[in-house]
Amino acid sequence: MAQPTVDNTRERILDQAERLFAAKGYEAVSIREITGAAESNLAAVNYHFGNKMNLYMDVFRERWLARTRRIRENFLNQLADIPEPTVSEVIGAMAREFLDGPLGDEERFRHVQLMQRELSHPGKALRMVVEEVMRPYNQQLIDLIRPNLPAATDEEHLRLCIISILGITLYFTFARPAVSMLMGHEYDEQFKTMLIEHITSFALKGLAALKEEN
Amino acid sequence: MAQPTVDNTRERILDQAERLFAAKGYEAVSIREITGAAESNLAAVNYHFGNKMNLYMDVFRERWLARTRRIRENFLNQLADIPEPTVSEVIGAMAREFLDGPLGDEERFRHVQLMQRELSHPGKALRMVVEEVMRPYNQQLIDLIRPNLPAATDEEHLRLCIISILGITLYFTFARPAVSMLMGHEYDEQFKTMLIEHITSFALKGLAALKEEN
DNA sequence: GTCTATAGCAGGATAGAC
DNA sequence: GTCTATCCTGCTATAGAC
Repeated sequence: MAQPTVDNTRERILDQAERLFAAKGYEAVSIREITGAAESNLAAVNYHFGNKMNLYMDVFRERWLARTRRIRENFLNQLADIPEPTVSEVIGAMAREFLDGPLGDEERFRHVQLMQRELSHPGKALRMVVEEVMRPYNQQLIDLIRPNLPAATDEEHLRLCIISILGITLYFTFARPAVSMLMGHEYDEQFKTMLIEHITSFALKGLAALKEEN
Repeated sequence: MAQPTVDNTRERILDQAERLFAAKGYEAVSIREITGAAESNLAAVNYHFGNKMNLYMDVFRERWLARTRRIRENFLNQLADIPEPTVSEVIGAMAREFLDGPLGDEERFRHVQLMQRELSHPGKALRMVVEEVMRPYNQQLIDLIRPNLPAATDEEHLRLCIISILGITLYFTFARPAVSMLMGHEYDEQFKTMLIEHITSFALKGLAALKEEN
């Protein structure tokens, strides 16, 4: 049987590259390790991607970016049934997305770690992460929340709040090993549910500070 | 003049190593780059530290750990004059410590980046960071804040709040490049003051959620 | 498109003179 | 304690057979 064989090697390499880059960082991973894990030939990376940095960027362009779209769609689907979502519902949906969403646990962790590396240690993909993903996502959250806030709410403070809420959520994701040690919990279903509730109520109150300023 | 010459080379290497590890990460920095910046000989690292990983750990043990002590002392000094500090004063002092404290701007950034790398990508220093620094610091914040909360406040929720508050503060520090892009501000004095106020009021309200649960 | 083979170089580590 | 010189491993990248 002739397989419909679309460039399977390329895909396998992208998969393993993403996994390893997320886990160890760009410099700590060798092409040999990637092609080994992908069960392909050492030379395949250069054939398909030209060089290592290009592979890294293609991981962002073809995998990471596509996944943010899936996450965003799912987030919007959660809210689609609700005509006028409350702030609590919006924040809750967002937190669930990052801590217990439709992605597998490993995939979600990988996704945030990859992003995290660019945020804290700017590389070639930072501009893409910020301009194509974070800015529009933040704006979307603002648009969803705004109707529930006083019309005079200061735009700049609101943006700081959104960044803070995302910051907490990301923090509970990528600092998972440290949080686990501090709290004495694995990230099982029970603990994740607790985290989502915590983030939602904490952030809801934090946003309330905006109301009192005006 | 005979200098009192304590092992100057060793200190210079530690300095440069810390700077470079924080900026680029362990794997991305070579011994050659470190000794070059420290204007010492290539072999000096192996002579003084044995190997590269040992140098990395000594950076944590001798520099990073010592700095956390300084930060903690300064934090306590800020509160020393106040007999019964309010939650707002405690959080404010903490946020100021990380965003605009007594350390130089570069040193503070370096400090948090180094920590951040271990939190998100566990290495050999994670246990030390968590057990010797984060856990006691968190506990100290709890002890300071507790008197202002209802006696029945759930310990676990309180700890989640503290982690969240520190998480936001760290996030605004290490994700500085991304935050700058999103907000369109450099981290000048004005912006830092704004951030400190934001964190304080946001966290204060978040903590208030605890009061209502009981 | 996949493989082997290898060029060419940078890295960590060490031996041994001073 | 500092330096030079060097070993050896492991890396990226590429050439060229299949």
